[in-house]
Amino acid sequence: MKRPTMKDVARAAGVSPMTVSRVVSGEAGVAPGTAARVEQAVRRLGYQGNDNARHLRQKDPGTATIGLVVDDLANPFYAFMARSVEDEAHRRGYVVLVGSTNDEPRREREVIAAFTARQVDGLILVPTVGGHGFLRQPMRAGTRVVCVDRPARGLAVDTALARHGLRSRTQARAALDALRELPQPPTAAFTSNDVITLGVLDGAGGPGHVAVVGFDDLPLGERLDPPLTVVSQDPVALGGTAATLLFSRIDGDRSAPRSVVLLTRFVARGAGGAPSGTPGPPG
Amino acid sequence: MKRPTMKDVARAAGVSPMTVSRVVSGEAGVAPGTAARVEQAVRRLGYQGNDNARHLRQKDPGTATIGLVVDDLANPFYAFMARSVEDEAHRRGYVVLVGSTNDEPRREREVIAAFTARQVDGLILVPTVGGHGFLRQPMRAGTRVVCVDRPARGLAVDTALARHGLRSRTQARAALDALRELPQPPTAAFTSNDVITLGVLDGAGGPGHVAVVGFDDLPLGERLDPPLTVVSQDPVALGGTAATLLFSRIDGDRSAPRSVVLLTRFVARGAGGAPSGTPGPPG
DNA sequence: TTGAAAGCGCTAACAG
DNA sequence: CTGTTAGCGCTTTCAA
Repeated sequence: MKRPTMKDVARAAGVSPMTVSRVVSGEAGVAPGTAARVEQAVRRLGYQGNDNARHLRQKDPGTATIGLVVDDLANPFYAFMARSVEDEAHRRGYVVLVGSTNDEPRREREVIAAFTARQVDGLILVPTVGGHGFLRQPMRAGTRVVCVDRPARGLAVDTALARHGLRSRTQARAALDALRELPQPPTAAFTSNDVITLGVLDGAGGPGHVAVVGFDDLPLGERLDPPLTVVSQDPVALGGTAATLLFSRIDGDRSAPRSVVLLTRFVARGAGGAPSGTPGPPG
Repeated sequence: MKRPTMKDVARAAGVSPMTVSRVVSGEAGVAPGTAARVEQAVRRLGYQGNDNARHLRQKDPGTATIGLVVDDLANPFYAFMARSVEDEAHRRGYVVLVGSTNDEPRREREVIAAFTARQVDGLILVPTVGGHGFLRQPMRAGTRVVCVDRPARGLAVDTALARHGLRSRTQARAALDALRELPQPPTAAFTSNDVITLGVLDGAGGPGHVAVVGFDDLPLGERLDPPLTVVSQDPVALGGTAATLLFSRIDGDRSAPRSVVLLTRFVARGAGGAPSGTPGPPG
């Protein structure tokens, strides 16, 4: 049983495909009687239009599809961001393709290539560490792109104590354990996302207790014992802002590239922190 | 600057579009010299094929796109599930459209309609409470569907104390507060997902302390004070299983509808619970 | 080894 | 008001 096409509906209603097209796209200028017959045939056959074919032909460009490419969809930070992007997209009648890069430039390229091959109108991208020259071509061809800076950017004051590229709670704990073996072990840890924070919390206790400051905002942060001090980002605002920027581009905004900085809150919950709710620039 | 098409590449390489098609799809039987000229033109113009057009014509059916429809992408449970589905899809060269229903039948229908209009090959769906007759047509037309039961299903032994349809932490807390005003207030609460668990935890303390058992598995559950007893589902296994089932259908499996039940773990962390790690059927 | 013709499902542009 | 023709970007089929 194949999907019925416009031609099938046309035959069933005794009209031309063009008339069916007019009826299903709600164009004026079809005789009420004809329209009724078409609509009945549509219902009887369960016809649904093929948007891919439609967008292929339609002069008005665009596929009403955007792509969202993040490090890891399972990370609550990006999950909230994704939900926020999706809400804005849904409001405008767009659908969202999602992909995780795992912070691997190769997977990032694969995902983006698959998206642009499907003619997405725009891309919201949390870039990996790799280069992004491959974006130039789709952008020249009309794909709008909004990059979302990683939570940790602007922040890095590299020292011998910094560790990057940890991918899991287990790895984070191992890294902390190693740091604590050093002759001058750290007395505090600053972590840049929730997953890493969890791993560090696992290993922070015991003799020579390590204080922890996290960067995202664990929904449970306040319930931890002791409470966790965090620099809080708002993924919902981030996603909403990115989507709004992207859609303004898709809608025709051709102004110069813009850089938008969202404020961050320092939420001191443990001892010795700054007053709660102090706003400040990220980093 | 428009997206270059096969015709543009053909002109640039001095061949017919058909030859370009053969080269880019890696068909044998093109003279090495010709292929080289085509490949150079492809690079020079930054040509990338249009998968929508390709899938429209190609005899081999399918768009290598699946849809994932959940209650709320921001819910960690579904976020993990989504990541798991996406991983399996990526492994097979598929991309994933995502949508949240908010448990609203109307939004569910809109999202699914948008997905099927784009000719998704399959759908993984966490159904809302509404009816699903509208699925019959796309299914007859070849769209494969895998439904994932809501975490709470099979469970409901409705009593005057049960509350359903809570959408947020705040609502959950309000509901608990109201329950505690009853002449016979509950002494324990069972919650069906992490967001609701949080809200209930907010209001569980104070005089007449309410014990809490959650259904999902908060990543931080073990660090709470006191530790939270949970019935733990594994969203990664759930997503992986759903994806595997879906792809077996897409790959041609036409056996009778199947129902797969995943085991659940009861993780007793507070006082008075069962031993940790006891396996049992969900519900 | 290459190309021409036809057509996927749909709509723009023009008839009538 | 309705239909015809052409063609979006691509691939199938067949011929050269």
